[in-house]
Amino acid sequence: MSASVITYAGGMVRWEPGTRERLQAAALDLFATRGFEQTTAAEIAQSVGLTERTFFRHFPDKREALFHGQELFVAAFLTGARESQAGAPPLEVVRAALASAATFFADERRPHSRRRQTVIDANPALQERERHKMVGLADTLGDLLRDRGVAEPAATLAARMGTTVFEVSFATWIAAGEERSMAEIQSAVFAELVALAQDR
Amino acid sequence: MSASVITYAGGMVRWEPGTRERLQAAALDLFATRGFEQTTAAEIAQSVGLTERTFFRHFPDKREALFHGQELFVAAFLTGARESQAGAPPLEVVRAALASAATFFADERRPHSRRRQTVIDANPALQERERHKMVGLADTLGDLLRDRGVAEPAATLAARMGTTVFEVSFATWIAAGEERSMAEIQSAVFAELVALAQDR
DNA sequence: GTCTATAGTGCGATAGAC
DNA sequence: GTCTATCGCACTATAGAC
Repeated sequence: MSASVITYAGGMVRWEPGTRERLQAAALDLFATRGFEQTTAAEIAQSVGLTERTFFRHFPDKREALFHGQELFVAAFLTGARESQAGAPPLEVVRAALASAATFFADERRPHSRRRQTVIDANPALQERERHKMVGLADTLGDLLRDRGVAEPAATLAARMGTTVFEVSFATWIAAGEERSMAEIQSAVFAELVALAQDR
Repeated sequence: MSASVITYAGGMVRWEPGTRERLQAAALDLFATRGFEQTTAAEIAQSVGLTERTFFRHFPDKREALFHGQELFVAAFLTGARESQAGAPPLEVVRAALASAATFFADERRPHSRRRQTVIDANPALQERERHKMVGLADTLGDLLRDRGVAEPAATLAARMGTTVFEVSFATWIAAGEERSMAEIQSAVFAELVALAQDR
C-alpha cells in the first residue's frame, strides 16, 4: 500500500510513523461527516491507505478510535491528586486533581473538543464508552485516596464527586459562547457542589 | 415451538405470556454459567424454545436482556423526587428519591441482585450499559430539579450526587456479609457525602 | 422468517528493521 | 536469526433490513 509507506534516501522503505494518530484523525472526520454507525472500520482504514485488519490491530473496537489519547488527561488528573499535600482532606485532593487536569484544556483545544463531543453526543454507543472511561478514572482516584488512608465510602464518594465536577465543567467549557477558562469554570462548579451540601 | 404456546379450553392457541421474563431469566442463567460473550442470543432463545429472531424482537441488543425490568426502580426513584416537599433544597429532593427507590431493594431481593451484579462485574460491555442507564436517570432527575426552579449547575450536580449515593449504597448492600437494609445504608452514605463537603 | 452488512477474531504469510 | 507492522483470508455473531 503505497500510501502507508515512505521512502528513505537510500531507497529503503519503512512503515510510516503515526499510523494510530492518522487513523484517529480520519475516524473523527468520518464520524463527524457521515455519522458513527454509517462509518465502517474499513472506510476509516482505507482513507489512510490501510486495511480494516490493521485498524483493529490499533484499536480493540471502533469506538476506541475516538478515545485513545485521553491518557495524558488521565495522567494529569492523577498526578495532581498524587502531588497534593499529604493529609489533605479528600476534597482537597480532588481539587488538586481537577486543577492539574485543567492544564490540558487550554483555549486552543476548545474547537477540537467541541467537534469531538458533537460526535459523541450523537451516538449512545460512544456515550457509553465515555462514561465507562470516566468511571474508570473515578475508580483509580478512589484507589489513590484509599492508599492515602481515606476510608470507605468517603474515598469512593470523593472520587466520584471529582469526575462529576469535571464532567459538568467540561460540558460548560465547550458550551456555545462560553469563554471562561476550564480552571475558572471548575472552581465555580466545585464551589457550587460544596454549597449544595450545606444548603439543607 | 410447542414450548412457547399454551392451549386454552376452546382449543385456541396463544403465545405464552411472560416470554420476555423467561428470556431474561435464561439470559441471566447462561451469562452466569458460560459468561456473557460466550453466550449467543440464539442459545438464550433456544433454551426457552424460541428463535434468535424472537430474542431481538424483545430486546434491541443482547445486553438489554439484563437491564429490562429496571423501569420500576427508575419510576420509584423519580416518584420519590416528585413527591418531595415543594421548595425543598435540591439535596432534600434527592434524599426523597433515594428513600423511595430503597423500597425496591427489599432483603429478599438481595440474592438475585448479587447474582446479577456478578455477571455485570465480569463484563465491561455490561458495565458500560449499566453506567449509561444510571447517567440517564441522573439526567432525568436533573430535568425534574430544573423544572422545580433549581439553577445550573446545581441541578445537574445534585442529580449526579443522587445516583452516586445510590450506586455506592447498592454496591455496599450486595457486598458479602452485609445485612443492613438499603435504606439504612443509603442514609449512612448520604451523611458521609455531606460530611465530606464540610471537612475542608 | 430469511438475507445481509459489519464488527471483531484467529492464523498464516510477507517484508523490512535490527 | 528475531521482532514488529501489515495484509489477506476465513470465520462467527450481532443486529438490522427486507
